[in-house]
Amino acid sequence: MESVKQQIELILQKAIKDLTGLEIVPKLSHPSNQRHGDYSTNVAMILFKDKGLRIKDKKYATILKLAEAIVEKLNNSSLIINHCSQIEVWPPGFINFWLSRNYLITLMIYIIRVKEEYGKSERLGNKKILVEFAHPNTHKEFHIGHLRNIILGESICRLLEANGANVNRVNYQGDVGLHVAKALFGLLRLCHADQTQPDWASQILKNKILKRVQDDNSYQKAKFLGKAYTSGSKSYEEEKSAKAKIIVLNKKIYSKDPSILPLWGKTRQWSLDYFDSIYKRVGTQFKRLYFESEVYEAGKKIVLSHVDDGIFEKSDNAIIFDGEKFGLHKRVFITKEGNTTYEGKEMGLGHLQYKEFPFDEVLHIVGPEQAGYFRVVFKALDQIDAVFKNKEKHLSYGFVQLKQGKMSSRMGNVVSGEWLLDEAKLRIRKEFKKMDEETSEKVAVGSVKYSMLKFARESNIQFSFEDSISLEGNSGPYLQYAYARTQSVVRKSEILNSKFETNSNDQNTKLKNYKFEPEEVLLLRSLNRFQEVVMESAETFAPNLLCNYLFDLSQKFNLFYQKHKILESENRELRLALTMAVGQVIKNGLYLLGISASERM
RNA sequence: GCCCCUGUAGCUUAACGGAUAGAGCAACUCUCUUCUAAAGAGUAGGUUGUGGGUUCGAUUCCCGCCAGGGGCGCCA
Repeated sequence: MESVKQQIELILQKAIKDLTGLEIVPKLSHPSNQRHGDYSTNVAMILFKDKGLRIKDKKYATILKLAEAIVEKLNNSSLIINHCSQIEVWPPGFINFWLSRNYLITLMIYIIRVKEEYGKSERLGNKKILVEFAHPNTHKEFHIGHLRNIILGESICRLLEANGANVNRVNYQGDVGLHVAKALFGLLRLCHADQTQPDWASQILKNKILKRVQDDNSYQKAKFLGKAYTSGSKSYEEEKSAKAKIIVLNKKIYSKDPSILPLWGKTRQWSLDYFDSIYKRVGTQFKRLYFESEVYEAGKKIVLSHVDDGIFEKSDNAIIFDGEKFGLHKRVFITKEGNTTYEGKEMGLGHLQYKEFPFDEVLHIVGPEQAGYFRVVFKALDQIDAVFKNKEKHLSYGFVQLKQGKMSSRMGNVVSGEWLLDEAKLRIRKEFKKMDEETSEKVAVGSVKYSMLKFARESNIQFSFEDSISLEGNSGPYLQYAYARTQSVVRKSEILNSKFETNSNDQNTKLKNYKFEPEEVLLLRSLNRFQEVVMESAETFAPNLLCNYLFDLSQKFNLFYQKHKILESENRELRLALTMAVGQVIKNGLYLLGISASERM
């Protein structure tokens, strides 16, 4: 179903052309106040000002006169007559449209019939989009910043899919580099191993502390690694000799030195197993896990092969890309130690990704601190191969900041993602003792997800458990609860044997003759907006718009529910149908946020 | 020093250049014999950091200033 908004826009465009001979693409928007109708356009004011109509044509002496002339033209269209019950002109020159009851009821029945299809469109025309997100580094903690990333990434993927894109989810993880060297060095300290022994790494593997961790669950293993990383980082910063040793260790990791390969492999796997359990818990599945360890050699080769043609250059024994030629800045791609940096690795990654998933676009969902880095890296990729031009995109999102102090895994004060999910669940179980295990997990994950998605993507989240993970008001559980209410009504109606049949003509004619309550009309009008919100959220990668919409819809439903009886009412058919349609839209919307809706709570 | 981002009610925040700046927490009043009160109704709370400019119209765009955050060659 094409949205009624687009249809009206087209007719409006044609009407304006007929009337004035001017080509303009008019846009309808939703008035913030319901009083001004379902759609509104400022096109008359734009025509008047930008196109200089007042000078050209004296017929339209004022904006209002022009707007009235446009409305008169619109009233010749049968689509307008069928879909709109009223069009008004409002100072200083808005044209406001009201959708007709007939259209709204038809839409409601359509929603009930097509179920999870409502909201989907083909507007992205099977565009191949690679979405790269999550990127936790092995040997480090999976903190709430990663959690925001993965929650955001998953929702964006679902929104793009709902708009017809062909999406592949991938994850790129740092399993080599200085942070790994720091973690392994920290491990050495935590296990009190003797670093003077050439085979210290294999000694650690037999160490009893490590053996004990080996028997722990994956969360405990990950926590242990996190502790090692923090310890190693401190040594790196505070002890000169430790720093030198870590640098040597790093070089050994890059050269796949057999003396540390087994330890590296084992601890790396600990991290990956742990990450896997989180992906499962939040409902994300990656098509492909990329690792820095598999791209750094290719990256190095690519960089070196483009020194002669001048794309990269030698400087102070390192290989750099001179972004200053493009108004950017210089960056090191290969260090003087011969290690491939993050930048250099990306050259290998880009080519590998394009080979495996020939994409129209790749979205890197990464924090804002890397904006400058990505600009340089993308420019370098462009220079090497024009195929990357305008396809690589950095989708930035804000930090998750602790109210008191900064979160840093280097300093060891991080809130882990797992802890947050568990804590949310604990509180839910405490408050709602009768709730079963499965539902409380859904509600916990939903509350955490919603709390991260309701903010604008780019804004930082000031995190504190009390404020952030709310279970009431504008929260995940509020939406889930509204959905559970709709389903409760539907269940009761089945017991009373008063099912709503979408193909019953009697019923449908009856619906159109009802006298509507204001709360019912507001709900009907709101249902229409869903398809547009899904489009807009995908277009601007902004799940928060969908959150706002769903919260608003749920509020309207709760008000309706409070004020009116559904099943014991003369308007039972309408109200039941409305309840079903609202439930369906909330469910579809929650799915796009990555939140599952429970039938009961 | 240069570059980028942010500043809205006590707190957390929303608002394609639109109409009376909209919510949620927290505070204070009310509403369960009812299809789930995890809800609903109401009261109070704002010079949208600040000073200019563009516009019929600015939280939104432009410039200055103030405050906070991030980045700027061997980390990722």
